[in-house]
Amino acid sequence: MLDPKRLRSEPERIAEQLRRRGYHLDLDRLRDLEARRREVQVRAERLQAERNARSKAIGRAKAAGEDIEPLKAEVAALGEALEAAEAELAAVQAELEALYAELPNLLHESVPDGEDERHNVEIHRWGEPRVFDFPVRDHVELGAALGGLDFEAAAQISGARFVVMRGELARLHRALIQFMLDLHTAEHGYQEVYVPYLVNADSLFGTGQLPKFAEDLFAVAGDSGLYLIPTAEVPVTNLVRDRILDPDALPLRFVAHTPCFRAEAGSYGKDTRGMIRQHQFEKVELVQIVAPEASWAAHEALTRHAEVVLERLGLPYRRVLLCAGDTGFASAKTYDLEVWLPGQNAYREISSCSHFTDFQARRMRARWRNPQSGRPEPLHTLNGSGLAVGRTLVAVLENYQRADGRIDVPEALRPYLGGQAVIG
RNA sequence: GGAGGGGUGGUAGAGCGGUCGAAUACACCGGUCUUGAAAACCGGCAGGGGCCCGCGCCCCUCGUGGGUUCGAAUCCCACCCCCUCCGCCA
Repeated sequence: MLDPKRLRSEPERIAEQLRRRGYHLDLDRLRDLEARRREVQVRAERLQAERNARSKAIGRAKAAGEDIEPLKAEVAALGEALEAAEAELAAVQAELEALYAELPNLLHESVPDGEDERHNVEIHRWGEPRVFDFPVRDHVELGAALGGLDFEAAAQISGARFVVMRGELARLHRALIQFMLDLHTAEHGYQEVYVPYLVNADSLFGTGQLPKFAEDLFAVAGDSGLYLIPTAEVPVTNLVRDRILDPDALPLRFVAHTPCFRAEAGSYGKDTRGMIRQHQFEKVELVQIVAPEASWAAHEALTRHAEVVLERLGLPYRRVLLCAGDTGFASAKTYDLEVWLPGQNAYREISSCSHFTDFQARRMRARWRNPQSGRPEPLHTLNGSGLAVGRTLVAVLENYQRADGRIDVPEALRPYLGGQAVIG
């Protein structure tokens, strides 16, 4: 949610900034709604004030023992006009709120122009893609040969875009999770949290998935009103919904491992092979809740925290700054980390680290008491994958494969596999 | 699932048809005192919104939504959530 006051005071500037993302803000409609809102609100509030004043007068008259019947008749006459004005106000406000709810966040000035991923800007690379002296296999072949990745079994149980993992690969997958959680809690100052995987619509509105992106979500059958989480961002960030935090409670740094569920509507035919794009996958998520003045530094720090995972695992990657058109709805600025996948001969996204400024905080009413002003003001929220576990497994398999089809275990993971150095 | 109790400001907790947006305490902010701090004392202090250049005025909010009433934190109905006990259960 953008600041409604700014939307009112400088709509042209905001429209211009939204245009960078290819979003067209209908200024005429906004101005028209705003004008109506103002007129109706002033009228409704005047009638309410009138009603309140007269009701109080009745109270006084009654206490003084006067006849209150004529006064009552007067107020009754107000009733109809008041009711109509209130209904009109509610309608205009609902329309305005619906408009506001669909506006994406403003982009940070450092975000480059551009329509789509072709215009993203590489910031830096780490590591050298390995040169193989044997034919490289992708994770699907490697997994099949090892007997650890079974897409057919998953299809029978559930359908496309699921996987069954077995034996050493299932264990490797779990080891990755443990490794990431330990790293972020022990070295990066995050508190581990365990959160619900089913959330209500208010939470999804708070982080920006609803109302606009309902088709990406799995809703639970029945009348619970619950949805499967598409990312831990939703339950974890909503920990501060409707709260006013003390400055000395900040920053909050949370790390959570959860499964993520995505309908992947609109991605038909994309990444259909292997476990790059699944309906269900595991992710270790980093979330920070910070004071606004600390937030840009926090974004850089959080992105580093995710990069460290790749570096400890010895996986070559690059950091990419998303351009205007590729930056997500709620984000002001996003870095993607792309890991090198020999099986695809390409860098593929494995982490997305976003700064939401006050956009989510406004939707969630997540505030802190700013000691400067003494008033509650919106916080800043950030998050990033640290990392997507399924894709990390893919990266380990493909980057550490041997000519015999077995997999070397990265040094950092060995303690989590009882010292084992090779899989297969 | 059954029975009972309860949801009020940053927190705890009074209020149970009109001058209550709300006692009191704690927390917090400012001041006095002090070399400084603590203590003590004095004062301030809910959130959201609107109008106005401003002083300021007004509206809404006591879990949510309806209803009764001239008037609702207070009465009625529904729903949600929390607690206690019983049953069932990983």
